[in-house]
Amino acid sequence: MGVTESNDSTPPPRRSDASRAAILDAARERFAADGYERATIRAIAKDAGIDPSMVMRYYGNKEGLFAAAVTVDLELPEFGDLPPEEIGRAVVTHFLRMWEGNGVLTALLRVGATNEAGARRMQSVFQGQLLPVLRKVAPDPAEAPVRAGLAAGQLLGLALTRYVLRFPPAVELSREEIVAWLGPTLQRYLTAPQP
Amino acid sequence: MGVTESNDSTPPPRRSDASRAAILDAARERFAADGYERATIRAIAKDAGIDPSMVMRYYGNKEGLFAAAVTVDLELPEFGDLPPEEIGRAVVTHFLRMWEGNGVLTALLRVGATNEAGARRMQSVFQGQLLPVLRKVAPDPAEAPVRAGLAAGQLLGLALTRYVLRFPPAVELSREEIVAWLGPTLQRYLTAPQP
DNA sequence: AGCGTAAGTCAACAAGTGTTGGCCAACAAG
DNA sequence: CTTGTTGGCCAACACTTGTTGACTTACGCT
Repeated sequence: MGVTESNDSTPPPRRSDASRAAILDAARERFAADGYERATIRAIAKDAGIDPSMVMRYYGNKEGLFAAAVTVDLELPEFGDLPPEEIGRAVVTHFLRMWEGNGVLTALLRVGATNEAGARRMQSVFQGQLLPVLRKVAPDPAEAPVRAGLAAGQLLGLALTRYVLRFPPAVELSREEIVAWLGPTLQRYLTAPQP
Repeated sequence: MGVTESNDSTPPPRRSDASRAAILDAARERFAADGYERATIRAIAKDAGIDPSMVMRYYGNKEGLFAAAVTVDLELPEFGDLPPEEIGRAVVTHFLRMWEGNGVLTALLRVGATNEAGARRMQSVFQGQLLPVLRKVAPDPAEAPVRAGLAAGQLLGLALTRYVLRFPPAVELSREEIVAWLGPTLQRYLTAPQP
């Protein structure tokens, strides 16, 4: 065994990789624009220029497609490297860039609001990525969950009003203004003594 | 004309008012729990113990039902009556009580995240109720939209993490703790000088 | 009483959904 | 070339959705 292929970390390339990627791209867009229920497999397949049955074959069912298409990596750096008083602004800046990078986060937010599996996945991102990083900047690690929860609330609220609900004032703010307004808030949630 | 009924502000009572109210209650619950698409007319009618066709006759179509069921009144008081430095905490306290009063706000938030009409309705609540009240407490009325947008973002973010996504830290916070944490944030967004 | 209108029931339609299986062409390996 | 495997398309199934219309029952009036 192991004759035809060395055991790389990446799976062997398949002839259908292009189609698979096209499907995932289309799925991300549709989930971000329509949410889980209204993003139909037929529409996604049509966007990708591929038959709906292929989506089923590649990803099993709609939930499998969602799981494959919406994988989130917040790419959180180690905030411990920079001056403690700049953590708040750095977090906001990082999240803004992440959110505007592609539609994954908007898709996850839209789906999480109405779909149980989507909500669970948001929770796992929160617990698996945000919380561990913020644990290191919190004064007392025991308070980290509360602080991370407050930070997530503020950041998700901004994303909701700006990218999903599109409230005009939230849309029209520049990234710099957002950092200036939310930076101190995050700074306090993450580092200030409990009120 | 005007023989059988005096021209009160309330419409004449109908024999079907009980059924209509039961439908609206069931609709609110379903919209809050499932969002717009997954809240089916059949399920709502079943909850209300009424035939689905009656829902159509009373409210025209699903959008009409949603419009009739989800009417939001934030019941915002005049915050100008109290000491200026307590506005932040007062706003947070009021919103917490509103949100836990009934499921209307959760329904609106869930629907607004995936439904265009729902998002528009949230915007109209923002512009028609929140903004006018906050205009009076903002240092400069011209800044009111931005300040109200920031406040809405923080408040909706809390509601999202606490009532929709149910992040454990956000759920476990007591109302007093939330007021203590978010009060200063709202205070700053509403009254502090632009950063 | 009788009559008109409202309330309610039942069955069905048309459209759209996720999902499945059969069939054919293109490719890779022997 | 022959064979097995993969990628792809087509048609269909079983089900659910919003919505409609015909029919029956109950009520309020004169």
